[in-house]
Formats: sequence, C-alpha cells, structure tokens
Amino acid sequence: MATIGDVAKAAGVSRSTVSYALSGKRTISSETRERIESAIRQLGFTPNAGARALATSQTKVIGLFVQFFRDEFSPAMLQYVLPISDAAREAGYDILMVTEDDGPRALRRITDSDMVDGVILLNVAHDDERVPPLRAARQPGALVGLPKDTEGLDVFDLDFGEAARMLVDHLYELGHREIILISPNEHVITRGGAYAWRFRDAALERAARYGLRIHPFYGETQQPAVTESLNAILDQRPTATAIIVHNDAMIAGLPPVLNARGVRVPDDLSVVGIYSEDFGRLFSLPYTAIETSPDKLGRAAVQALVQRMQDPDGAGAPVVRFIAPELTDRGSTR
Amino acid sequence: MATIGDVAKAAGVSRSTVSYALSGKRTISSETRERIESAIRQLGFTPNAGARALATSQTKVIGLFVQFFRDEFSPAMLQYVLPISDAAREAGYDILMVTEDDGPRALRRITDSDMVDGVILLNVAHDDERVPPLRAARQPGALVGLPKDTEGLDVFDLDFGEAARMLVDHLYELGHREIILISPNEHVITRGGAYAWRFRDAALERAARYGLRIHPFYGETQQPAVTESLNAILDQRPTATAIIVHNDAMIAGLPPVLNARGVRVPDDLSVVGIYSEDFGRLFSLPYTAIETSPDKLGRAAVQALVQRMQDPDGAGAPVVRFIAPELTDRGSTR
DNA sequence: TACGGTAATCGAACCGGTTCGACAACGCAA
DNA sequence: TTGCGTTGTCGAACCGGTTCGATTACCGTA
Repeated sequence: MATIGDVAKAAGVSRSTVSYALSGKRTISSETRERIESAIRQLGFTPNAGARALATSQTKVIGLFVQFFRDEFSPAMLQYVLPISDAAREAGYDILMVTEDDGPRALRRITDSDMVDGVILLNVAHDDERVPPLRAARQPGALVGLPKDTEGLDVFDLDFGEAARMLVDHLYELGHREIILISPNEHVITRGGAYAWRFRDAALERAARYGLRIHPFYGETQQPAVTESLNAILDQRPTATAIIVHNDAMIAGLPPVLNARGVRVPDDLSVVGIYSEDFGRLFSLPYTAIETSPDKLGRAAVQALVQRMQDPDGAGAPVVRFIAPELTDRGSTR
Repeated sequence: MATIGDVAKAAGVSRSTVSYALSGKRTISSETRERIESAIRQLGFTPNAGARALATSQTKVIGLFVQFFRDEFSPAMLQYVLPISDAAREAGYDILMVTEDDGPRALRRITDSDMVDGVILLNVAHDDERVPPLRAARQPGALVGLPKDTEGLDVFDLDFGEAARMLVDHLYELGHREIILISPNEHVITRGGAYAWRFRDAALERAARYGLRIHPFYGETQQPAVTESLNAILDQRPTATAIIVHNDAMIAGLPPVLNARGVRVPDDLSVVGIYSEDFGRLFSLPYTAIETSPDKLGRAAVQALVQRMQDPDGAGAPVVRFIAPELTDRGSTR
C-alpha cells in the first residue's frame, strides 16, 4: 500500500506538504496541490488509520456496547443499533460493536487501549456494572437507559413514568375502572432494568390517585410460557375492561390468545401497549401504544457523544434527557 | 495514560525489554519480569492499539458488513451478527460493524485504511457489488451467502437446493400430490438473493420428477400485505394438501391466517418451512422446518477468516462450503 | 534600498509500540 | 587460557502519519 511518503516522492514534495494538502491546515499553492492530488489518485493512497490514530490520538471510532439477556426480547435491540450506526457514520465515525458477556472487562479493554474515541452503552440497567468503568475511562460516554448514578455521562431514555401516566389517563378518560397491567419479566426488574419499575410505579400511583382498580402482573419472555401466562391472567381478572402491556413478548403473543378466547378488541377489551412502530409492524400489532422511539434515542446519544468527543471541554455539563412519549392511537380502545 | 516507556522507566529497563516481557518472544529473567509486571500493574498500563497496529500491521479487528433491505425481514440478521461477534472475540478479535448503504465504498474505505485484518460480508447477493472490491482488498474475506463468482474468498451458505429437495421428499413420502410453494418477495429474487431461486428451482425440479403438482408464489414482507397474500394464495389453491414456505414474514404471519380460516394443521393442511430455531421460537411457530443455522454459518465464516488472517499463505485454497440442512419435525405434517 | 509581512514549503520531532542486531556476562569444553 | 554457545538486555530503527518551528522567495512600503 502506498504511504504518504510515496505520494510525497511522486509529487516531488515533502511528507508534511502532502499532509497539509490533505488537511488544509496550511496554505498550499494550487499547482502543488494538483500534483499531490494526482499522485494520490495514481497511487490509490488512503491514510493508514492506525498511524493517524497514533499521531492525532483520535480513532474516529465509537464503541457500542450491547448487552443481550436471555430474559429479554432480542429483536428490539437492532432498532437501537441501526440508527446509532447510521448517525455515527453521518458524523464521520465507525462503530466497534462489543457484545461480550463480561461488560466491564470489555469496556476497560477497549477504552484503555484507546481503540475508540467514545462509548455508547445500550440497555443500561439501574445498577449497571459498566457505568463505573465508563466513568473512569478517558473517553466520554453516552447511555441509553437510566442508571441510578448518572454523574459525568450523557443519559437518554424514554420518560417511562410519563408514558405510564398517559396510558392510565387515556383509559380512565374512556371510563375504564378496572385495568390489568403487565410488566416485563420479573428477572428484568430484579436485575435492575429501571424502565420496568419506573413504568409500573407510575401506573400504579396514577391509578391509585384516580381510585381505579389495577392488577399488576409480571410477564414471560418465551413461548409457550407467554401464552399460558396471558391466559392465566385473563382467567384471573375476567371483569377487567382494559389491559396495559409493557412487555414485548407478551404483547406480541396477545393477538392469537385474544382470538382463541373470542375476545374482541376494543369491544370486549381495550388494549394499550408501549412499543416501537417497527416492532408493531413486525408483529402486525394493531394496538394503541406509546411509541418508544429507539431511533430518536440512539441518534440523540450519538449526537451528544460526538459533540463531547470533538470538544471535550466546551460541551458543557452532562445531560440527562428524557424524551417525551407519544401516543399512537390505533383504535384498540374505547 | 501510561506508555511502555513509563513502564520501562519504573522497572529500570529499556522499552524493548518490556515489550519482550509482554510478548514472550525472547527470554527474560524472572526477576526482571516480575519488576516489569508489578510496574505494569501499578501504572495500569495497556498497550495502545493504534501504535501496536502501526508496528505490527495487525489490528485484531474484523470488519463485519451488514446489509439491510427494506424488503427483507430484519430481525433475522441479528442471529448472524451475534454468533459472529462471539466467535470473533473468542479468537481475540473485535468487530467493526458497518451498515452503510453504499457497501462498496464503505468496504474500500475500511480496507484501504487498514482498519481491519479481515472482512465478513453478510447476506451476500448473487451479483453482490461488495464482492469485487473485497477481492481486490489486501485483507482476506469470508462470505455468508453465495455470489456468482466466489474466487479468492471463503464462502459459507446453507445448501438451499438440498433443503428444498428434503422438504419435497418429505411431503411426497407422506402422500401429498399437490403442494403450494411460497418464495421470498419477488424483489429479493430480481435483486439477486440467490438463495431464493436456488431453493425454488430445486423444489420445482424435484416436484416435476415426482410428477406432483406444485404451485409457486412469491410472498410479501410486510403486513398487512402478508395476510392478504396468504389468503389469496389459499383461496386460489383450495385443493392443495401441503404448503412449503420459504419466507420469514409469510410463515410468521401464517398461524393467525390459518386460524381465522379454520384450517387445522396438519389435519387439513401440512405445513413445512425453512427458518432458524430462534426465529421459530420468537414467533411461536409450530411447524416442521429446515433449520437454517445462522449461528453455524457465522461461526464457520469467522473460523475460516481467522485462519486466513493468521496464516495468509498456509490456509490453502479458498473453500465454498454448504452446510447440510437438517429437518426438525414439529408434527405439522402427516 | 533596506525592511517587514505573507505565502509556500521543508526538516525534524513526535505519537507508542515492535523487532533486529549487537553486546556483555557467564558457564563449559577444548 | 582461549574460544564458543547461551542467556538477558539494550539501543536504534521502523511503522505511517501530524505538527511545530524555521527558511526561502516574493511582495509592497517606507
């Protein structure tokens, strides 16, 4: 492969001149620039990333740390990864995707060896073990998901509390007075997925305030447990007139269950959920729902991170930003 | 951050000695080694990846090029990505994931700048534009999916022809004489997803050989078109006793359609498909199917690539390997 | 005509590792 | 006592970029 030295020789100039022609950081005469450019084209020169990283202390790579749990629903993750990858590329960064089980170790390995300029953590838990080592790293970090201690990091998440209140309000206003609430799998909560109890607590609190009866359940994540669980819940609360589902697997499994039971939506039961548009399309879900906007969250994280990588000091204090939930009415309530 | 020079100073040795202690490429006395190791621990030294890459011409990173099409079913892709990421890590490599729309450009950018030691292409089309630039790259490449010209590259794919024959045989032996065949979306075929027509042609050929009637259709990829299309197909061929579905979206949409029509499986209709176990679990699909084994394919690609990266000459001629399809009987035929 | 300012370029140092050749110290055999 | 092979370590060069300070040529102005 051609090096900058080869280009310099071919163009009859010094290496530094080629570098300046490339970066534009000093003025270069147009004749020289043309000679250099033609040499570059002829030799097919592309700067070596490692050498550039060494010289500039910049890799132009973002580390994306993804965590997959057996008790969560995996296809949803892709909806965060793709927009992040796209947004990063638009800003001139590539994505080093790390899926290692031992998150903290992987994080240290990558940041200590300076493989990346910044880090995005996906699916952050309340007590996420990756957060302390990220805070200790030289590189800035952005999180998708809310940990208990956000100091020093930009954090982005859906406002799950507000989402829950919107759904309860929606049902209450329609006259419902007895509601089923299905949360994520119990493991998710004990493990610390904060979104689970933020949503749940807010829903319960709001329901209590209105004096309406609400029956909380935990859902399953895999078939056939999902179907069994849904049937058990519906059997146990036959008088409920509405159901709020905050669980991807459970809501994806709901249509056939209701169908088999002869329950019509919304005539017999009002159904609301919280999931992304793409997810709903994937499973043909016809329910009114809060849009979780994984693309917005991912892009916001990239944007904040890029700013901080490019101007570590000028970027201001870290932010915790909750994006506002939006209700998409698909006519599954009345 | 501590450099190798800082470690050398702290241990009272030269930089090269530290390097040799780290790599073990020359003998180092045990006292010196201990001094060095303690210095490393105290200073928290981790070698700089860029500098190491520059010196060794090795990045220990694999470029993973993923292509998403609107007319394909996205969640399936994750099933390839995760095992590849895991296998790479086990072999000491990290994953640079590239999802850029302009695949050929991205490929050149990454390989020319020496950001990776090798490349894996996912979802390779018959006439994939990424293949020529990959062949021209310095780095070795492995493909998942069969292009028309495989020269110089390791290629891994499911034996779709054999898969189709197995399914036709299976149905024929059970006595079926009129079969519906649903292929991927027509766009997939015209765009060049070779697996689509490899499966289709083999199925038609086999059916012809047995003299059984087979009705080929193209499927849809998004609701509500999927449901409409399924209904139209079933309306059009009411006398068919079996159906072969080679289309993720169509088979995921099949259960509710059959249910709504009151068609019982396998009593009224025998159903077979071709999809991965994980995919089937995700959508609770109860059908006898050929397992597509994305994990096996991904891991095989990584393995071959690693070998070729570590011993470019000794790895022998490139291979095209078809993995043997396996039928999982879930009792949806009779 | 001397002088200061600007434009264009060069050379050298540096980033942080790895690796090659040299060399000192030592034990052992001739 | 000389010579040789081993072991352990060092210094220097190198990988391929970027960047700083210096230098030259040229311009307009005093």
